[in-house]
Amino acid sequence: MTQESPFTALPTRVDLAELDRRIIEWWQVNDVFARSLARTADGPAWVFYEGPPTANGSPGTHHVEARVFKDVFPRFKTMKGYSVPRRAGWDCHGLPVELAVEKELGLNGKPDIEKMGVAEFNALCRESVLRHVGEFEQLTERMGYWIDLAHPYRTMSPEYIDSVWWSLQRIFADGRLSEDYRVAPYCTRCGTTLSDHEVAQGYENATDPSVYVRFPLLEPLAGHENVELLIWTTTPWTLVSNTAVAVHPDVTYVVARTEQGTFVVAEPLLAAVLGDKAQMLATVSGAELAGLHYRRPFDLVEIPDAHVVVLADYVTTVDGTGLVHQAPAFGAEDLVVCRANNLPVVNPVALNGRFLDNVPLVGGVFFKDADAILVEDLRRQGLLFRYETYEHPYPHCWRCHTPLMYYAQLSWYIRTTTVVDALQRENERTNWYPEHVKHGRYGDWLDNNIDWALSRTRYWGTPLPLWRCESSHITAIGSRAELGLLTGTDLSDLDPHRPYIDEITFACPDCGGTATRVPEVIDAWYDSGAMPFAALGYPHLPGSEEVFASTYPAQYICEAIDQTRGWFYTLMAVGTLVFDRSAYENVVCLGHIMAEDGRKMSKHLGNILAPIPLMDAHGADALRWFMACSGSPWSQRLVGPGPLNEIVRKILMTYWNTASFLTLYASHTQWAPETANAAEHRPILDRWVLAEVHALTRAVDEKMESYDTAGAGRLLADFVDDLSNWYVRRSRQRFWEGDQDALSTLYECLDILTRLLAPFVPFITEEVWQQVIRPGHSSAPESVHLATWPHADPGLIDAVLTEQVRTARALAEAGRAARKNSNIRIRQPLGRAFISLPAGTELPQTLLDDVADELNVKRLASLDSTGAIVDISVKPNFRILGKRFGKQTQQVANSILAADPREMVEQLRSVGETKISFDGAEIALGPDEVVVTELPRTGWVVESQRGVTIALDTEITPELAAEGTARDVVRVVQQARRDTNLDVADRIALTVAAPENVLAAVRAHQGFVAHETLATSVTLVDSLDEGFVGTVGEAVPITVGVAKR
RNA sequence: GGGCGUAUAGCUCAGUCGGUUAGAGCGCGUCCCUGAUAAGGACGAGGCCCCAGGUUCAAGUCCUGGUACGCCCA
Repeated sequence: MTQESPFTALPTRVDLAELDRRIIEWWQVNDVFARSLARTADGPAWVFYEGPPTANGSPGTHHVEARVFKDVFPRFKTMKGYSVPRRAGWDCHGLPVELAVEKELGLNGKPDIEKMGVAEFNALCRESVLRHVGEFEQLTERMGYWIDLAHPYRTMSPEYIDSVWWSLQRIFADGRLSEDYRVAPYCTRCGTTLSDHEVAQGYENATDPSVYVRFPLLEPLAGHENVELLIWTTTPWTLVSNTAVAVHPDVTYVVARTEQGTFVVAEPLLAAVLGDKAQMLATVSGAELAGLHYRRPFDLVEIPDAHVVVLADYVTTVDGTGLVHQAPAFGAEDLVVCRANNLPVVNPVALNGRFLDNVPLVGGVFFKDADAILVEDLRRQGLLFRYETYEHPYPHCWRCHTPLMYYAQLSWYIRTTTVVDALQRENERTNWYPEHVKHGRYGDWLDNNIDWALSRTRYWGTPLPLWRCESSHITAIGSRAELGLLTGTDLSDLDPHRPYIDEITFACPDCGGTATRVPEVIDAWYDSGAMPFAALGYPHLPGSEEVFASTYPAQYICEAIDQTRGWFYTLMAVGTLVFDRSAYENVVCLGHIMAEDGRKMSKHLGNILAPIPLMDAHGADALRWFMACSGSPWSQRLVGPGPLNEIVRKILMTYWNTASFLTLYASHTQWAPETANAAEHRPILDRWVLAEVHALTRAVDEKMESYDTAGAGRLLADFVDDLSNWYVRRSRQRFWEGDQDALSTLYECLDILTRLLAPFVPFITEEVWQQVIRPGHSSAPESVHLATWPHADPGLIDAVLTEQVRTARALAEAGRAARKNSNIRIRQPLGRAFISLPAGTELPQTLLDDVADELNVKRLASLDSTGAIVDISVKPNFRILGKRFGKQTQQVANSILAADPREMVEQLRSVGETKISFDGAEIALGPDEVVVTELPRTGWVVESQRGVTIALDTEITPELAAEGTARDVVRVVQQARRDTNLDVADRIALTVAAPENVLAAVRAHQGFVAHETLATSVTLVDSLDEGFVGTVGEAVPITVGVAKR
């Protein structure tokens, strides 16, 4: 045992964070990631796109989630032989970056930025992005996310911008990029529109008027004169620019008379608006109202060809009157409706939120302040039907708390509505995980697609590559080179950002007039949607066309659910607009990670979990396992130290200690994997665990191919438990004896298990690979991540054996329960036990021996052979009977319960079927159609579960008692050995001091005691001054001395 | 207001094709076992499988409607 072994015993304890750091360095030194890519470079391509994170702040624990999934599947596919290039990317542009810089500098909106200068501001934005990229890189490395960080794409690079321009030029050429009004929440003080995100954090309660206004019709309706439309609004100031009234085409409207007049309201709202006493004169559909003209309440601004009833599907009858006043400059839906009806967009409010000075009555008045003046005027005119106030949340500017105004400004749009059919077609051929997103959240979004408002009146973004001359000719530019041709200068060194790009002018190709760039930049989401080709500099950079052809579309992308309207959409939309094909085939859509208290992580709540400290506390593997395998990745999950500790203890440490166990014994014996018997000639337990590990391989592969990491994780965790707590535990003795088959079997299981676990937990598996697998096979790849994915050997999978061991373990479990009930400790041997198995099940003797050993029982025998009086019960097996008897199942079941069980069982056992009378006839039942249970009546300690029954004979003879005592003594000595920190192979001189009856028991089993404790001598004495104290039997104190030899 | 999702033990979650005694882990209590283990095992307490209808011989599971929570949108 002292000869050279290639194995060194692994420590049983391990500092996982320290292990992580060591492995990260080893990977770097040995260039393992690049070599893993090189290994499969010639394999079939499996393309993954990294969705670029916006580097506008420090990464949080939720960033780890998607990055785990972006790592696990590429690693899995790489092991399977696919070529999976992975390139990092950074989303550099956009409002979030600008806001972060504004905040750092204490700036307050656009005027401040203009004051400091766009050049300097954008330089700071660039600097901020690069700074935060560094933090993402640290996280990426720390968590073991393998992606090429050295050659990332950046959406702010000139080559990237060239590509984006090229694609926009194409979209423009297709007539799908044009300018139109857009209504957006706008802060009149800061002079800027706000993004949805900003609006969401700025809701404050406001008290607004709620007014019902009469709009007299200029023509009769359904034969009635002087009919008035009733509309409801909470923004009276928008009535100045009233352009139309919208009704729903399918809603029924009533013409009803009250003391106040004759009105039109939606039928469902009649009572709420006009009360119970209104007299119904007529009903008309919304469609019939269309085209009627009315007199508007304020004649303050010119609005030609308007003031007509139009149709709109968005009108509801939930509140108001079912007739909605339209002011297209101040409502997104109003704008859509009015444009569809070719109505003008008239805006009497200036950018500072005040009515234009030339407007009568409210000229120069702030829009909110105009409400009171206008309501008073309505009252004066007799048009105010009802006036109330109500409190509701209203969006305010998060910076300055000014109420926001929904406000129409000219904006550039991509006409995505013209390609909706193509988008839906592409969605149909996309595999979504989970599936419901496809026709749920995402499909719904496509069904309600609206044009993409592309432009932003901001600074730090890809400039919109459109130049407009004095005659309003638009020229779309596809690259800096092309721009250079028009200007006649070399622009290859131009930073294509504002403000430099704004200085470039050229002669309009149409008319020769001076063309200057439109001022806007584009939505940063377009940048990321252009990533599949822009990252390559396609089509400008040499070689980009070839690479693009082989990497488009991607097989796999993955982000969290919030990207349905973000990257998932922009990627598909840009791809479809430019190439008529979506950019991805399979998309995994993750739920959100929440703090342990179930709330969103936020600085405000103080429940932020920083990812790197979390990994330093539990190891990166634990966090990775949590993200990939805990709960359902599609639903939101709570992360915290609790679940991570559990993963470490139950999965990682159990796995680790199984590996440690192998090295412990492999290093103590002369063993090499090739010295074992072929698998089919090994003992049954070996064949069982090999069958399990190959079945596992097959099942895990299936789960992974369907993107089910949680399912794969459950299978892997179950196997880790089976391997450690059944195979190893039942095989201890053989390992101690250096059994070649046992060592080989465990080695083979660990080899496969390590490779199956590698994509999930790359650190600990690497360590096990280095310390356990490589020493056993000189030809093993240098890293587990250079190894191949295992494939299942169907010849080793054995469903019968799997079932037999399951039954044996059920017996052991029942036996332990019986032990517990009898209050007899397991160290106390018992003479015999009787068992009963489900019909048709037989166990090989070796498995029965295992059960006997596990339960410390001398002999197992069949329950039938006892001659004891056994109670037999027969129950219907509904699953089988239901299929056969359908509606009569219940009656057949009653007949079975009414029949004599003993007779049925005898028939089943002798002729394989039993007959019962049913409905006047006899029907035959097979063994699988009933469930038989037998229980001894008295005199035994019995336990019955999971279809098996075990009965213990609890008589303890003096011989059995002595043996039990001897085992207790062994137990005390083992504890003493451990307390003395003896090696498992150290020999000892043993001294035992105990009462005479205990000494007698030791004497009777001296060989056993010596063997078990590696004692080369055993001395029995009355008392001992120094030694380890323990108890045997019924709390009898003894003292033992162990001296190392 | 709309869309989507979720709802099972104190907590975190499984639950296959619908099958009649609904499981695991954690936590708590009492024990047991241990010559790898940060482990393992037994027992106990703890369940209106959110509610109401429906389909079915049979519903935690399928359908409809509601409630609560979450996300997205308005």
